Amino acid sequence: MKEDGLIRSPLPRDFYGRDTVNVARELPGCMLVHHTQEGTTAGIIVETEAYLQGDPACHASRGITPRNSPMFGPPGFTYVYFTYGMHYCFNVVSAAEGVGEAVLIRALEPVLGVELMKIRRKRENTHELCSGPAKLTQALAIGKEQNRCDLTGEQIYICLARPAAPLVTTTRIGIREGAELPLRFYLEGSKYVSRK
DNA sequence: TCCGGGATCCTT
DNA sequence: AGGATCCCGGAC
Repeated sequence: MKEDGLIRSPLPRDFYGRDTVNVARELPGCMLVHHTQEGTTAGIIVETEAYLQGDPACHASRGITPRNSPMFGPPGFTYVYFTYGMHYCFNVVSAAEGVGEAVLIRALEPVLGVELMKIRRKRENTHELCSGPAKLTQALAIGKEQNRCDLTGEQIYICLARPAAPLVTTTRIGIREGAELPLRFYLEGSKYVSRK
């Protein structure tokens, strides 16, 4: 099966241990996969945002704390945080160890386990399953247990899926300071982004 | 548009 | 110890 072949090879740690903007620009088109007891859910990443050291919107901008410490760890690990009292957001740690940077995954195009996503999201419309950072964590059942996970492992990982495609670059969503920086990227023409 | 919801972190 | 803030989503 074509899709089985695609979900077998996690991106190597070297992919993540590079310039964060490059990582954020190359993740769209890749597939995020999460295996759970309930089943496998996966989707093509269609939207990302880069969070950089020295960037006031970055959780790590004021130094290391218990919450943001995964961002300072080795690249290729997850950083999942809880916000607004009810939502989880999923980030991948990028750049060299000791550099507090990450890429927020903001939207996916559902590919595998779509029926399971519908149950978890309590929504039938495919476009409402993963079109936002907290929607996709709900659809893939990503929570605090998925914080600090190694993305080169077997449970949760990202793999190549589609060839590079045109990207649109915009400012990031929902932030105040650093709002003018062009650090949001999405696949041109995708119907699954959080907003245009 | 508006507000729930709770952890986090800075300020006192 | 208190309160402002938070990379949101869903119901209005």
